[in-house]
Amino acid sequence: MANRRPTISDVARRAGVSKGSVSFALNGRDGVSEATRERILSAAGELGWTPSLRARSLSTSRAHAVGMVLARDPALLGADPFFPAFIAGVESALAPVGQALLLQVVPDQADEFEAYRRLADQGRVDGVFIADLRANDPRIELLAELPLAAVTLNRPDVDSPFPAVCEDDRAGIALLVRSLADEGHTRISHVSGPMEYLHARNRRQAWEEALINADLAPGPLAVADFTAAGGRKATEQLLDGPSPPTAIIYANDLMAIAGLSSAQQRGIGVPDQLSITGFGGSELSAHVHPALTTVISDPFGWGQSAASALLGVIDGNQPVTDIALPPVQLVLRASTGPAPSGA
Amino acid sequence: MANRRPTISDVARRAGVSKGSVSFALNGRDGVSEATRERILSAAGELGWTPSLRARSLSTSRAHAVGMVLARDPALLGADPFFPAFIAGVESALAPVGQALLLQVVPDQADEFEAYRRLADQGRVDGVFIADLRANDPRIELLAELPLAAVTLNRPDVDSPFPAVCEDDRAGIALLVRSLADEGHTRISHVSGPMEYLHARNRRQAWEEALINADLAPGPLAVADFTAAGGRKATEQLLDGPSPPTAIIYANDLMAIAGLSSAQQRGIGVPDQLSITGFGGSELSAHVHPALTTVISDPFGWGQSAASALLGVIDGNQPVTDIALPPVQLVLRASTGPAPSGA
DNA sequence: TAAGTCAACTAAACCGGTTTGTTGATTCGG
DNA sequence: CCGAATCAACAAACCGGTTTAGTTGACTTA
Repeated sequence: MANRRPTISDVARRAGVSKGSVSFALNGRDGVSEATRERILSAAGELGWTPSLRARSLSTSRAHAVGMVLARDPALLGADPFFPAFIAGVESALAPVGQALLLQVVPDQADEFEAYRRLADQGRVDGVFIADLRANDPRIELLAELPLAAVTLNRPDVDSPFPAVCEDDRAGIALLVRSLADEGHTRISHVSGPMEYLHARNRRQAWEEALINADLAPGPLAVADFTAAGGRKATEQLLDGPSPPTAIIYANDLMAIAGLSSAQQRGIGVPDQLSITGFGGSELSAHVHPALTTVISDPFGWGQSAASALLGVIDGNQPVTDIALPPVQLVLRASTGPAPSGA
Repeated sequence: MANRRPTISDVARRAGVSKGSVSFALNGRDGVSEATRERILSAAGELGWTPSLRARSLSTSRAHAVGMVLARDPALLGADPFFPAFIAGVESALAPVGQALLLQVVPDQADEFEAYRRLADQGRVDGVFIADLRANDPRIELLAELPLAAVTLNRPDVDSPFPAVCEDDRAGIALLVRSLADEGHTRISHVSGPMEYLHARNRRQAWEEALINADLAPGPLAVADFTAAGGRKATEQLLDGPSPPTAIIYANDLMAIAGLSSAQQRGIGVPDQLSITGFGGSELSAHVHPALTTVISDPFGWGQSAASALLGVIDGNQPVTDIALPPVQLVLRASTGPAPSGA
C-alpha cells in the first residue's frame, strides 16, 4: 500500500526480464533485442519509473553534478551582475543532460580550499569551474591533485592541466582606449580591480598597451576593488591628482557608475569635462544619466560554453582544448565625448 | 596499488571490528564501548576516511542537499542583488552541517514545475526554498504533493503547509511614506513591480495604506517590472501624467536609480523638485548622486534563517513555525528632501 | 552431425554505507 | 549459584542501480 516509488526490480518483473536487462535497455547498450527493449521501456513508462540517481551515483561513481566555489564577501557579491547570468548559462547547458549545479559561497579565500576539498571528498560533484582567477592561483595545483575535472574561466598565469574558456577582455579595453583617443583624449586613466585578480591585471595591461599604441603616455592608474565605494574613492583620487584625466576607463560598470556620480557631485560635467566608460554591459549602464559607454560581455554564453567544456572533460572521451568566446562589443553612449578643448 | 579512497570496510578491518560497529561509532549511536569507539575513530583518522556521501544517500534516502529554483530571465537576474546575498546566507547555515545547495535557474515559469519535479524525482535534494512568491502560487500545491520539504520566503496568499520565513517589507514602505509626508509631500507616487508577485503587491498595498494613514490621496501608481528599463519608463509615465508627483517610492533600488537618472535627464532636480526613494539597500544606492534614500534589508540573514528553518523541517523533529526577521532599516540620504514649495 | 559462434538474456557480485536480528559474555536479582 | 536481563559486537540483509561472468538455444560451419 505504501506508495513507494518503483525500482528497477519492479520494472524487470513487469517486463518479465532481469534487472540487468532493464539496465541495459535503459542505457541503450546492445545485447537486448528490439522487441524486449520496447517491452521494457513501456513497462517503465507504465510504472512511471525513473532510475534512482542515488543508486546510480553509487554504482557509477559519478555525481552527475558540477560545482562552483565563490570566495566573495557576501555583501559585495550582490553587486556583481556577472555570476547570476553566468550561472544561468551554465544551467542551460546542464539541464538538458540531467546534470545539476552545486554552488558554494564562502566568505574568503581561506575557506576556499576547504570547500573544494569537501566537494571532492564527499564526491558531490564530478567537476568544478574555476572563476576569479588570481595571480599564481594556488587552486590550480590543488585541483590538479583532487580527483575532480575542471575548467578555468580564462587562462591562468601558471601551468594548468585544465582547459580554459576565455573571453577576451583585453580587446574590449583596447576598443575603449582607441575610441577615446580618437576623440582627442590624451590623459586617459584607468580604475582597475585588485591586482591579485588576473582579469583586473589583464584589463590594466590592455589599457597600458593600448595607450602606447596610441602614442599616449600611460595616464594615472587607480587600483580599486570592483565595488561602488572603491570606484568612487578611486575617482576622487584621480580627480584630485596633479594632472586630472579627461577620460576614465573603469574595469567594471559598477565602479563607473559610482565614478560618474562622484564626478557629478563635484560639478564636473560628463562627458563635457570628463568622459567615462564602464565594462560589462550591465542593464543599468544604459539607464544612468548620461548613459554609460561600455563594453558588452556575454556571461550567459560564457556559462554555456564553460559548462559544455566541463562536461566534455568529465566524459573524458576526446581531449578538450581551450575555447575562445566571441569578442566583446563596444557600445558608445552618452558618457563619452570629445576631449575638453581647453585641456 | 591503485590509491582508491578508503571505505568503511578498511576502517573496520584496521580497527578489528565489523562494518556495523564503525557505522555505529561514527554516528554516535550507543552499543559501542568507549574503548572501541576510540579505536575506530583513530583508525578512521589514520586512514583519512570520510564516509561516502553517495553510499549514505542511497541507504538513508537522504540527499543531504537542498535546492532552489529561480525562474528569471537570465539577462535580468544579474541586476538583482538579492539572490547572491541570500545564497551566501544560505550557505553559511548549510556548510557547517555538511549540506549543500543545488541551484536551478530556468528561463521562465513554464520550466519551473519541471525543475521542481526533477529535483524530487531524482532525489537530488531533501527540501527547497520557494522564493518570488506569486499570487495564488501554484508551486505551493505542487510541492505539497512532492516528497520534498520546503519553506517559503514570506507568507503565500494561499493555504500553505510550509513554514514561512518573513521579512516585513510593508514596514519599510510605511517608514518611507511617513518620512516623505513629514517633509510635506502630498503627491507620493509608487513604482511597483509586476502585480503577480506578492512582494510587489505587498509593497504597493503598504504604500496605499500608509498614504491613507497620512491622510493623503493615493498618488498615481506605475506598475513596472523591477528592471532599470522598466523603472525609467514608469518614471517618465508618472512625470508626464496630469499631476506629476513630488516624490516617488520605487519598489527596488535598481528602478529608483534608473528613475533618478531619468529625472536628471529631464532637468528635474533631485531632491529639490522630486524626491526619490529606493528599496533594498544595495551597495550602489549609497554611491549615486544624490545618494539614495532607501530601506536596508538583510538578504544574507534571510538566507541564514531560511536555511535553518528548512533543515529543521527536513529533520522533522519539532514542528517549525513561521519566522519573522528583524525589521528593515530606513536610511535617509540626499535623494529625499522637503516638498517643493511652489507645488 | 559434432563442434563452434553468436545474440539474448540471467544470476550474482558489486558500489559503500545503514539497519536488523542474533550471539556470547557480563552483570544482576533472588 | 542459577536464570534473566543487559550489553558489546557481528553477520547478513538492504538501499537501487551497474557490470561481469555465465548460460541457453538457435544458427553456422566443416
